[in-house]
Amino acid sequence: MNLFGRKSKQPDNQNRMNEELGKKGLRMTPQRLMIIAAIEKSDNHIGADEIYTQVVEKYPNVNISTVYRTLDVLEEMGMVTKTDLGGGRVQYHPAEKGHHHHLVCRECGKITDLDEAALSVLKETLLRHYNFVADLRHMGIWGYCAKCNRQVVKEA
Amino acid sequence: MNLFGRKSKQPDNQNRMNEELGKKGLRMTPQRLMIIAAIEKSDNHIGADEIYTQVVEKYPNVNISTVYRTLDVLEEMGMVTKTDLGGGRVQYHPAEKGHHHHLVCRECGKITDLDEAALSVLKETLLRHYNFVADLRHMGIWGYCAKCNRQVVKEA
DNA sequence: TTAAATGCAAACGCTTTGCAATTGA
DNA sequence: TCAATTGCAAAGCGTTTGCATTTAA
Repeated sequence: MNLFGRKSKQPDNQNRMNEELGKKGLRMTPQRLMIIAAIEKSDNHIGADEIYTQVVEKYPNVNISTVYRTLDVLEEMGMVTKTDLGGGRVQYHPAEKGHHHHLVCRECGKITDLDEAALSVLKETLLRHYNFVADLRHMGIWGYCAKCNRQVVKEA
Repeated sequence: MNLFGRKSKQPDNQNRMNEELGKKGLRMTPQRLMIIAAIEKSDNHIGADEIYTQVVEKYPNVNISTVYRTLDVLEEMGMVTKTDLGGGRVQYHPAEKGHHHHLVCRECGKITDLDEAALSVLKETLLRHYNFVADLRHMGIWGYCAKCNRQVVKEA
């Protein structure tokens, strides 16, 4: 899997990326390659800090600010999606993996993906009743996962 | 309306509050009174900064840290509810007003309350399909409100 | 009297920014 | 070549904390 929705390996991936960058007069750099690789490797979501940690291992002098700047570029180019789950948790996703939501466990922190379709009913309701166009690409639902909800007092 | 779900005015309000505080060996202070007043005055939600701004007007030397500390106490006592909407927006609510959700407009920032019942179907689905106990007391849904969604390109 | 609460200043964690040096096209 | 990109250090933001002082009970 790669950021452009193809199944090809490295070289093509890079070419495609160069293309996209070129369109905007932007450049490919080793840092960007590694950041993109980290996002692709992540299964659906990853935070800036995790990306940084991964990249630093192989490229010890990257700076966290480069990670943030690259993330901004990728988002602007539509290659990654950003989700603010609240509680200081911001996650990035390969765009080609489609939109999805997150069930975040308060207990163990685990994030489970939830297909977009699961919320289509809600989206319709909000539009009809409130005239509110919900952007359900960016949503986190907090609670307790299957593993943790046995040990926790449940209300609400 | 007051934090304890009664319709009485100031004096009783204070008495009741003293009681609650007393139970835990805590004290009533002018700062706490004003902070509580600000939350009650807010119609359903208010941020720490807004509380601070309001209180400073009448009590110029309060400190923002006192606001946060009081908010913690109130939350612990079950008098206010805290919701992290993401994007650095944390809102506090008088607890007696019941649980509700928030439709947050990306364009104008407006927050619309949404009744808890509106999401009960979703909650059921998540429990059945994912064994996930969703805490829908704390949720923000981002998108575009009725006023703004006319001027904005809509996808998803 | 005395523990709780406050103001202040400093630190926090995450993110952003200014700038001079570096580097890809 | 030369603008885009980087690393670095500093700042920004909302929030938290340590501590000496004040204050409610």
